Amino acid sequence: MTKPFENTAKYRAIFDTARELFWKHGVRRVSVEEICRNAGVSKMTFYKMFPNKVELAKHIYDRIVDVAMEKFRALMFMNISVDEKIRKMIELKIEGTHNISQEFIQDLYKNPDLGLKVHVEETSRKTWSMIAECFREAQRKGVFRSDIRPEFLLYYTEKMAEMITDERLIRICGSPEEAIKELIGFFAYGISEHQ
Amino acid sequence: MTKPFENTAKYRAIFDTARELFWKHGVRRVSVEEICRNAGVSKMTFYKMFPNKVELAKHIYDRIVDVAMEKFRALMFMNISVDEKIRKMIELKIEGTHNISQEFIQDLYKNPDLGLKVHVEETSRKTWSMIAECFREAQRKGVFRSDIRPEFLLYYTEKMAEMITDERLIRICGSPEEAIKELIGFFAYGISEHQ
DNA sequence: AAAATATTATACGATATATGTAAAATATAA
DNA sequence: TTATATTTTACATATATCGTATAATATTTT
Repeated sequence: MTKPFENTAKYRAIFDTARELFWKHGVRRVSVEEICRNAGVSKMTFYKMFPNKVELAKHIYDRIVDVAMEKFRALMFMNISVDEKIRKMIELKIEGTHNISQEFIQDLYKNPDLGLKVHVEETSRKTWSMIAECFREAQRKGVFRSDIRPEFLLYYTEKMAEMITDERLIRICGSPEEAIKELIGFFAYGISEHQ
Repeated sequence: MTKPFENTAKYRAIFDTARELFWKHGVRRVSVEEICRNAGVSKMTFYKMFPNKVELAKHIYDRIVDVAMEKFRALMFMNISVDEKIRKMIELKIEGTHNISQEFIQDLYKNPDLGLKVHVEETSRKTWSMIAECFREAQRKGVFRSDIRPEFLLYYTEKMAEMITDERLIRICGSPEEAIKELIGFFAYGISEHQ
């Protein structure tokens, strides 16, 4: 699966340049030639390494997901308190939403013909079940209360990440820090195996 | 000069949508049809109101400059202390740099064929001399020391705005607030008519 | 309601830009 | 030098964008 050129400077140049441009403007607005120009690479080497723009976008997307997944998995096996684990989980969720730009997502849904949509949906399904499995593992270990559906937990962490950036909640709690503390406390005491 | 449709909702919709899109992606990446779609206006009404995309961009640019200029002019005639005046001047300068996006500027210089470059340069020249005139006025009134060239003042305020956002200076001064105070104090005592 | 006006949808030819490939020229490494 | 990798240039093809014309549809005015 690993191509011989995956560790070359040019490969990384294309990858990084494209990620930056896709991030800012989405896939549609960015041309292959533009990527090459900014990466200091000829169009031919681009096509030697990637079949086309969309495949590159998929590749970049997958890498972002991979890194996020690895972080999540590591977190779940970390030996820290439930409170701490939840805090980091939410942080990760927020970081994740910042890592995939609005422009990127918009291209996904407004331009489904790019073929990115199917790919992202597929990945999401896999990711989703992988996270759920991590939750189940934590339940088996007695870290999380066992009579909660992992899917619900997943949904809930997402909502938490949303809430934390909500101006209204911050006003209610006085400051973002207080809001986080409040939410985590609430979440932890509702979820953790109470002794 | 004022067109009959300049106060209509559709006009404003086009204007606002285009400004937002140009702001994010520059002029080149945004198409007329995209502007229309997002503004909820047909292409024909667009072309009824604006001859083409570039003219719209010029128009938007001019408006931004106009507003900034008006704010500056008002500031110069405000009855506040020299310190306060300088602080607000710098704030205005910073706000101004935030008001014209990097993407917009890049299109200006990387795509000179759009014809925007000449226009911006022309406007800059006018703006520049207008600000210089304001400085001269302040000198006549005895608010600013009279043996300083207005062009130098202009250059200096720009440098100040730069310095304030410089991480290095902030570290030196301890905090952004301290940095601002330090700079303004320095600027004021070097420039104000000492009694 | 009818007439006048404004707005939209659609279609269109004309350009402009983007894509992916081929072949020749140049640089780099063995 | 020979072999390999990379770039340059050019190209055919496809797609996107532009600006306009026209007919259909809303909206206002009379």
